[in-house]
Amino acid sequence: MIPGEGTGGCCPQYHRAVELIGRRWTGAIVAVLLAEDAPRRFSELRAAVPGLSDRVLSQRLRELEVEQLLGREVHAGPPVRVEYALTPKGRDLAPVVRALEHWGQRWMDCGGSGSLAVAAGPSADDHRLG
Amino acid sequence: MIPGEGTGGCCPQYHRAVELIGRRWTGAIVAVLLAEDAPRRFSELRAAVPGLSDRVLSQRLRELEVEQLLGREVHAGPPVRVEYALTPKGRDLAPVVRALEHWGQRWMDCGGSGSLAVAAGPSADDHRLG
DNA sequence: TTCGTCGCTTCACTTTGTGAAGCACCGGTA
DNA sequence: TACCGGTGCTTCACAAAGTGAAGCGACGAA
Repeated sequence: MIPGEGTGGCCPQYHRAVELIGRRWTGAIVAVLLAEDAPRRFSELRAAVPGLSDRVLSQRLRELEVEQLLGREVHAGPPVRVEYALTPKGRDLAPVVRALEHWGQRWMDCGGSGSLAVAAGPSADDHRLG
Repeated sequence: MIPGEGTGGCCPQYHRAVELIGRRWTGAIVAVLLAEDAPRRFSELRAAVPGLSDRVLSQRLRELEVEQLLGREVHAGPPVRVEYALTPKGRDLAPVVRALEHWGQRWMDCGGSGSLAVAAGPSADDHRLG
């Protein structure tokens, strides 16, 4: 199905965007490519995003290439290398990634336990309806 | 598995954040709740997000409640009503959602075709590696 | 009685993601 | 010669997540 195919409360562009970069691992891949804003090879990306499988990495790279968030460049040495780099469209996701990083650092429990549901807010004590 | 359980290129908080709000439909639900910043009922959310099924809506609401992004309030009338509203933690996602909305409006093809891969950039013509 | 609304839950089915292995190519080592 | 490791993927069988449709108990309206 195609989500966002109706006008219901949120604009379809936002919906398309969140369904695109919200796909599993896509946010992590984009963040790694944004980190230094340098081209990355397949194995570098795989190494930089721990739980990511080869299959999904190649799938995501193809999706992002189709959506023109990144470009693929093949360097024919004798050891052929493939590099992926963000396009301007992809690079323009930097504010989104930074905002989400900021939110994560502010609200996600980071130091000790790896578990969830830990109140870690800065002005905590009113985590209720308001 | 738990993604982000290694330090590999991106901070685990960001990873947790993107995997949380990047879950399917979650971004749309949060955006609707942010839209007016008013409590919403189950059926309102369902109506506001077209393709979303009841099952996933209730699942997402529970996840977001567990993560303390929203609170659930039961109003016992004779017609019992359940309202969901963002907590401060959830409301603090507003910059993220706004940034992504902005990106979507800038880069996502919106007017005519519903298809993808349409160059629609503002300073378009250099969608390549740079 | 029958109908509809409320907030869900349950069902069978499809799509998506998983770890592990494999593949064609290359250069180095033994 | 055979083997080894690294490159960028692809393929496989299986598990998890998402799908549309139906159902559920409580209630009010016709």
